[in-house]
Amino acid sequence: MDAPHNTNPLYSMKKTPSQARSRATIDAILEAATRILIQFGYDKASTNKIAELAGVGIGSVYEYFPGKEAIFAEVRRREDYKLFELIMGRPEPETVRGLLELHIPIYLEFVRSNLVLHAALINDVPQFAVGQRELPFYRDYGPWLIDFLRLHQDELRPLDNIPLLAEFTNRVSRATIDNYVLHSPEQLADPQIELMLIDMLEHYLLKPADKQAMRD
Amino acid sequence: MDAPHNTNPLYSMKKTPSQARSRATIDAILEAATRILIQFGYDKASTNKIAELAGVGIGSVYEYFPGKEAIFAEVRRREDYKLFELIMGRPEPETVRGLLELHIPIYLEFVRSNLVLHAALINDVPQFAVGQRELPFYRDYGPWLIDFLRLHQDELRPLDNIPLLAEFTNRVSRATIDNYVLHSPEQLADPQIELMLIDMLEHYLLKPADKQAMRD
DNA sequence: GCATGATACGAGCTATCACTCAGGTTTAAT
DNA sequence: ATTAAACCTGAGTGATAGCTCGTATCATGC
Repeated sequence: MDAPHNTNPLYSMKKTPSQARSRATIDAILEAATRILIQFGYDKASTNKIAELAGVGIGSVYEYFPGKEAIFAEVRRREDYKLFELIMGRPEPETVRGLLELHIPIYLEFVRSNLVLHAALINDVPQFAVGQRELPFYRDYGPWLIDFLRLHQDELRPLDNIPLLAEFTNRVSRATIDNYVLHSPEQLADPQIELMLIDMLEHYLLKPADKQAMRD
Repeated sequence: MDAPHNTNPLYSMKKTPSQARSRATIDAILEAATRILIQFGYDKASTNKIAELAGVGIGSVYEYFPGKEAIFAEVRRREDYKLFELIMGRPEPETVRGLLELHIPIYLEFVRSNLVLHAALINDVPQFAVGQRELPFYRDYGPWLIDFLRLHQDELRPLDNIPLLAEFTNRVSRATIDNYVLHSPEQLADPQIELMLIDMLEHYLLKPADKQAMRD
């Protein structure tokens, strides 16, 4: 359940709690923060309001988080970790095409399942010093994808620099979907989007022969 | 020079100035706002600081802009209009491949030319009620692209729904580049990125035959 | 049972900031 | 020269919000 913690003291939690009581307090704070983020957005999510909804004193908030930003950094980290577990909880695909057809729908479903929250996390909540790359998904999925593509290199068009390619395709998927979340959330319901995205990456990555073979 | 104005009274300018003096005031405000946005970010860009750097009274700011958000909405609008003019100032490409090879580098160069400003506009500055779609680039380039693709339909793979396709490719380009701006600006210098993006869209859009024909 | 650290509390401090307003100055038309 | 409208000013206001700190309660080891 626990996502790995960040090391930057400004954006990570202050103490690691030892009693169950305080763990409940922390969870209440994070849940309240999430609810308020969804309902009011980051700017209007004051620490006092969070404490009130969580049913804890404002002092308790600052007992565990060095500041407002750290609260939302933790919300983001836990959300990111959920995605990581969703992806890694599935059996490893047997082909590159299988990879695209599995992981892209998972991420789409993930953002669709709580559109407002993810829109806020993408756009409202500052990224602080800790970038996307330090989060579990980016940190661990990246290397995993490189290995996967190397292993299935025979399916790919002749493309050198697999690491760069892995990062690029990962980024294109994520950036495109995030862009829909922010600017055209209504279109996310359209299954065409999913198809086009998968289709595009497939045409780019795979050998024409493989594309043919997989068609039926 | 003038970008078309938004109609929402909350995010558009209050008065249209009639004297040259006031036009200079407005420009000074917008330039100061831009400089402060670059140096301090949106949150720390207070209206008082903007007025001070612009060398005008804070009252003058509210003479022309209904609020802080409207100032930055105008900054964004003018920036967006610059991109629109960059794209439309070029001769119309003769092929789809020519389109990709022209417009993607233009947008890349555009964001590279002032990375911090564009990162702030993408991420810091709220999008308000007025979405990306009301800005000149999205509003006018979208339809233009649809017409262009229709005109060059013989170069494309058999793909129905050209409007959706136009919007999709446009979005993929923009989203991917914006993602690099925000999360890996250092990689924007790498010419590989440009190549991969063009190559990917080309493989997706064009007939294999055309791809072959264009190779040498 | 006692002591010590962990946990919880919340009134209030400090600082910031978007914005108003009442009055001054400049411009341009008559 | 007169006047009305356009333009400009900046001290002050009201509201908000992040955070501190002195105090109180609870849990646990001995």
